[in-house]
Amino acid sequence: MGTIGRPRSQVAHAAILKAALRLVTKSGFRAVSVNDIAAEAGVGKMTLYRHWPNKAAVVMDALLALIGEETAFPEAASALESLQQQLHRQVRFFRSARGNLVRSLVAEAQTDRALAKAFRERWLEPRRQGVRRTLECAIAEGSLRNDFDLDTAIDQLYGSLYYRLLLGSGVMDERFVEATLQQFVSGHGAKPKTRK
Amino acid sequence: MGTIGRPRSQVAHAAILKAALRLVTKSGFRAVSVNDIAAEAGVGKMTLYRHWPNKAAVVMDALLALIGEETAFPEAASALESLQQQLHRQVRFFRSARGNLVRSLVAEAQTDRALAKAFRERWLEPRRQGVRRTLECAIAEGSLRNDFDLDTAIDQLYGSLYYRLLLGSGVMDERFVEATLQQFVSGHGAKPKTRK
DNA sequence: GATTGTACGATACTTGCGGTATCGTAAGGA
DNA sequence: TCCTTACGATACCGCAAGTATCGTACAATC
Repeated sequence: MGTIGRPRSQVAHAAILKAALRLVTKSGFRAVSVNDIAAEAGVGKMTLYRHWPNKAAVVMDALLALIGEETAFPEAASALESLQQQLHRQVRFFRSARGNLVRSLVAEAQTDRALAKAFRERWLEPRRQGVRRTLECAIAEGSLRNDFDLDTAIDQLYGSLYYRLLLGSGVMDERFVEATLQQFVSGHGAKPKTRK
Repeated sequence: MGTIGRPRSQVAHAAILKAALRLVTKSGFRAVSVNDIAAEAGVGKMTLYRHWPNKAAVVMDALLALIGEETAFPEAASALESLQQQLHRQVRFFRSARGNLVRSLVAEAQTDRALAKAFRERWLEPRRQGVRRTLECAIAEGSLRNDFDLDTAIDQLYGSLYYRLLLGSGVMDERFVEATLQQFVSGHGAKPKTRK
């Protein structure tokens, strides 16, 4: 199974990802050319195209490979509190320069089916899994009802965040998160005092 | 006062809008070139650029000029029913080929500040006004509380729709509308039986 | 340690599109 | 009739995505 020929440079691979992340985060997807990324990485353009099929694929990988726990669910006293803290993290992430990355990829995905698929499967779905688990915990803890569709609920929770990211006038503050969460809980929360 | 020189051709203007709507609706924004639009309209490319600054502006105008009452609020017995019917209309509109138009413009707006402004002011805001009026009616009718922020509520209502339009696996059915509306009402609805 | 096969960086090239410039012609108000 | 501007057509420019090619640098195999 010994590989023949010169092996691919992991150094070049990593340098390209890092360069793409830096440039696109700073200037946006359209403003950065493939030449720019290759030059910033100190790499030939052909090396980039040997590792990825196109620019969007590079940026997608850069988002996934070099983003840490910015959108993870922290430990908390209750599932609802964990959800609350994650929502704040997500909003902070969107509001940061990294938000450009997500916006760029969503935009590009509108005309690139492969990218759209990758974005759903590799970015959205893992995060939705996290939300799903947390909601199930909240249900088990008795703080949410158990008669609603999880995926629809997730769309309602995060849809408004993405809406403001992509279309909003820019106001993605903590108050918005609290209002959204409160609205969510008042709709899906268990009502212990009410019978039937 | 009297215009001098040859007047602009309203025929060419309308033909360009119609061609842009047709082509972009069918094939998507990126797949259609300015040459395509001009050719389809039977017009020189320069005429197009004399009437609009760029491709995105043409498509934006096409969306506004040639779309009718597809997303209007119908008369109904109550404000909430009118809202419900409009949500169904909106979903049907998004699901139709016209959805491509909106998706294209949102995508383009991510890197075109002028278009983003135009999209917000000319497409989103008028529709939000309609929602706002309807929600105020519903409050006046006593079927919604009056202690919530209208704009946040609208984001929560329509955010999930745009989320599915832009990122969803395509499932934008009637059940989704009903679930979203129900969630909205359970959060913002007046609770006549409950005191304090 | 020579051979072999592939990746490497560099660079020239192709293609296609957005947008501009130019040209002779058409249209209408003055 | 004259004057000014828009018209359709077409050539052109600039730029970026993606391809092709070249001599070189590796590392496994012989």
